Amino acid sequence: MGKSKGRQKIEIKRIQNEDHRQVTFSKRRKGLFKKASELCILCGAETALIVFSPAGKVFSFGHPSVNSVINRYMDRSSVTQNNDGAIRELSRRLTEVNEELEAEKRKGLMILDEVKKEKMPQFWWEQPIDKLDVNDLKQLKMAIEELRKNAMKRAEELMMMEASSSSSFLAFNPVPLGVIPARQDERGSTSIIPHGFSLDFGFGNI
Amino acid sequence: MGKSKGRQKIEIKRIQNEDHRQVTFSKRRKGLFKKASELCILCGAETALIVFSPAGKVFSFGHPSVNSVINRYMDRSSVTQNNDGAIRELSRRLTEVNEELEAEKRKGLMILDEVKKEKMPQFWWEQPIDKLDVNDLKQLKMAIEELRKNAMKRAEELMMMEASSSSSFLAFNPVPLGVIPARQDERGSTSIIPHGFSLDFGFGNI
DNA sequence: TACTATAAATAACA
DNA sequence: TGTTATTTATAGTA
Repeated sequence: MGKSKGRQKIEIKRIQNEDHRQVTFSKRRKGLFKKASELCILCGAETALIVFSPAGKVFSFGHPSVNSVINRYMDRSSVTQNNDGAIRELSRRLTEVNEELEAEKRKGLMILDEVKKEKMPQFWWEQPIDKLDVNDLKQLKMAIEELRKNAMKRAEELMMMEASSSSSFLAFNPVPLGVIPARQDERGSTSIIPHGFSLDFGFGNI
Repeated sequence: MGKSKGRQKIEIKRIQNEDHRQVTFSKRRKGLFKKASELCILCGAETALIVFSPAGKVFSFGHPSVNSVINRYMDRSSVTQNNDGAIRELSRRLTEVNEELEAEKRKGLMILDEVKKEKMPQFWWEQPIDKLDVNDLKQLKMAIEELRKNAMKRAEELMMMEASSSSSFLAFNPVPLGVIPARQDERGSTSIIPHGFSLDFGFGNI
């Protein structure tokens, strides 16, 4: 039987060899926990010892318990009692707040739809006029002037599309939806809509 | 000089003599912390060690820190460990969820404001017309016809108010905002607005 | 793992 | 506290 060199002095630095390190960890961990335990028994100390191995495994020792020592260590913590009632209360409130949160999230998602669908009619111009005052009517007047220009412009765009695209939806009908033959324009139209069509908005000629 | 008996084997049980116990505590505590430290350096372990002396003095060691190791320990054990950890975890989550809830509420309010402000310009008729198609334009035509009637009606209401109320805002000015003298109506107005005023919307006479 | 030779820790004492 | 005689822990090896 070969002789052991026995225990040798080692430098306290990280052990590079992984197997060696793992073995040393096991041995020393065992000794550490034993000494922690002995200190508690011999001297009546309260001790908590938590060790994570390099591999992530956890080992712990506590007297009287790991948690009681930790709580005592963080002694300004208000939650030092082992109180089942407190746990129940916290759980209840957590459930409540969670439900509230879910409701709030749903509400948030629905706000957009609500505002769109409930507050906005199908078309934006379908709005009540009852609430307008004289100021509003004045602005409405100017707005409708602008509106007429824009509608004209838009109609021209649509006509241009019809004129340039054979696959346009307008190509199937020379008098499509909403477009009716222009009346005789007394003042001379500035429209560039081709084919002699124009939009009649019922406010006189354009 | 008298001879020491040297180290003697001792039984692991509470040391009764108080001085003796105090000395042993100091010596063993020092050894324990040294070994804990060495374990960390040699093997890369993460360790937390907390010791309360019988007198209530606290000593602690942690690598990388006491708190980091405790947190790591709590996170993995909060579900299965006893009350203290559970309470701590529940409190933490309750705080989290509460913060999330507050954020969600704020977000909901912001969405509401945004939608209101973005969807509703100062006046509802100030809307883009670019997105309209031929169908929309047809409906817009009809809507504007309706609009004209309503605007007329509204204007008449306002005129009636002026005629019957001396405290009306219109009473201070015979040609108030937005109300301008009617042009000569070639076709004969159907308006019942008194005083010969009418609203001119720029679409020919009404 | 188990075994030793040896380093480290420490009980008793000063 | 410091010293010393021992016990205990453990590094290296099988």
